[in-house]
Amino acid sequence: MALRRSALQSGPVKEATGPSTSRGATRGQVDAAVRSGLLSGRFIPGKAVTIRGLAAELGVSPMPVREVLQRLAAENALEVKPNGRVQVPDMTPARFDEVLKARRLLEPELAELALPHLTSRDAKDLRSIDDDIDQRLISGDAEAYMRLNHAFHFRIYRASGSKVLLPLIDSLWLQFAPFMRTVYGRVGTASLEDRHKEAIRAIEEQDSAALRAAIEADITDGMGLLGKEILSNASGG
Amino acid sequence: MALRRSALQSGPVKEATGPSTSRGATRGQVDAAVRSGLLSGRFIPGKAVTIRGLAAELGVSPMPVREVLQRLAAENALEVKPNGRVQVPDMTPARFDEVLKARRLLEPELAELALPHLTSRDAKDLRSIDDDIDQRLISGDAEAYMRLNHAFHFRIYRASGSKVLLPLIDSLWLQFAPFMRTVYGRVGTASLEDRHKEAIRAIEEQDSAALRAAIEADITDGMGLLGKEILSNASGG
DNA sequence: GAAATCATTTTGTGATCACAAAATGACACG
DNA sequence: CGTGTCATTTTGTGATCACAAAATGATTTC
Repeated sequence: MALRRSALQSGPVKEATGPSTSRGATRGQVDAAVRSGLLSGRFIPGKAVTIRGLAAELGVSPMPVREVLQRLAAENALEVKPNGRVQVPDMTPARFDEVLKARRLLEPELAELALPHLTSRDAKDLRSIDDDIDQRLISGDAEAYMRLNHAFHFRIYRASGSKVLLPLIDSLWLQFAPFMRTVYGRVGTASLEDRHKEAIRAIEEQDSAALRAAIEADITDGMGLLGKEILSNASGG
Repeated sequence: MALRRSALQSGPVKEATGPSTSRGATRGQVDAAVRSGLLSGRFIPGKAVTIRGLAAELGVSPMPVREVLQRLAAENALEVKPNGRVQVPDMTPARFDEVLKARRLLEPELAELALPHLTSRDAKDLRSIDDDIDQRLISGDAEAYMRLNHAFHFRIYRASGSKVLLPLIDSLWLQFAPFMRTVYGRVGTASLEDRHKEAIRAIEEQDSAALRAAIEADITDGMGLLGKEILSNASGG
């Protein structure tokens, strides 16, 4: 049979554009592939992730996969069950509340830290990303929407140059993204509303309070949709 | 000479009291050893951590060590340099500010979440730990102090049953603990003041606002001492 | 027909190996 | 005496192997 290309890899694993020959190149490839898969919703909560399976899918040995899975488990993006099995964690109401709380505490703060580093050039790029998002919402491409929404937020956060808060927020996104995807798969993306335009305006005007408010509202609104679903899911079986 | 026992292992690695025969027992041992070493300050910032070195020290093969180092690197407790070398991260003023900010945002929140689960029995245990801390402060045993101070805080936080905020705070402690140790080694522990007694009283009275205030003041005061040192360190070489 | 039992396969884990890159230290040269 | 060069050693990385635990599925038994 012809070797079917996995959904995880969009191109040849070797000879990528990134650091191809540097130390730990293979591990970096695997890490990027799994991270991207989680953030865009290609991993479903509850889905088992096997070392050999992923290794075969990516065309590498089990070794780098083992290290990457440990890495993502440490970030609570994956769950190591007592028998050693690794799976995408299921979302629970308690877990959801905590993620929402943590996001609302950390993300407005980091956005404010990033604001002085954000230029009109960044605002322009963000507007471009946001336009793209609007298109995807209409066409209902949930996977592309999630990827772009992540890009939008982290374009802001990354400008802060943060080495502490940013990884924490990274962990949070990895935790709720898979659940996010299942919800969009059920209710669609048409009803989604965000505060991206308010955020862009706040950046253009260097209005710290307005940026905080926009980010917080964006989180509350976006997670609100998810929250309704998890409750109906928990009660309705 | 007789085989000198490493500072990392207080007893035989195998046949420990914990889950000795379960899946990933060796990895758990290594993980606990390194974590404990970081939290009690037995790892100095800038110190290189080699896979083979740690493996030999703990009497295991390099394999579980590799996975543990990746795990801790994912939590920003260790730093993987571009050449693959792993070391305890150095503290910088910017990094310090972020850790302080994150702690002040997250820890009072988690303490408040934990409060309803904290009983008078917990208050009793906390008071016992705090008495122990006072003893160590006088005797100047920085390593024991750090271990007990961690135990005090996380006895509170763990009661929350948190699966999201707790790991985030865990990561933060792993990040500043090694630096904390170097400061105590320089200025001693006698000048340390905490708000543990206020926290215990707040728990006994189930006073949410008072607990938040105690935790926040404890962080501010404790980190304040560290902050002064990092500044003098940055300017004075 | 449902449940228990047993053989088979899958999977995670720890160990070892081979290789390349990097660090280290000795040595020659200016 | 300082500096650049080269051989040696150390170290991280990826691959493979052997083993035990767990999951899977067929088969037997009541």
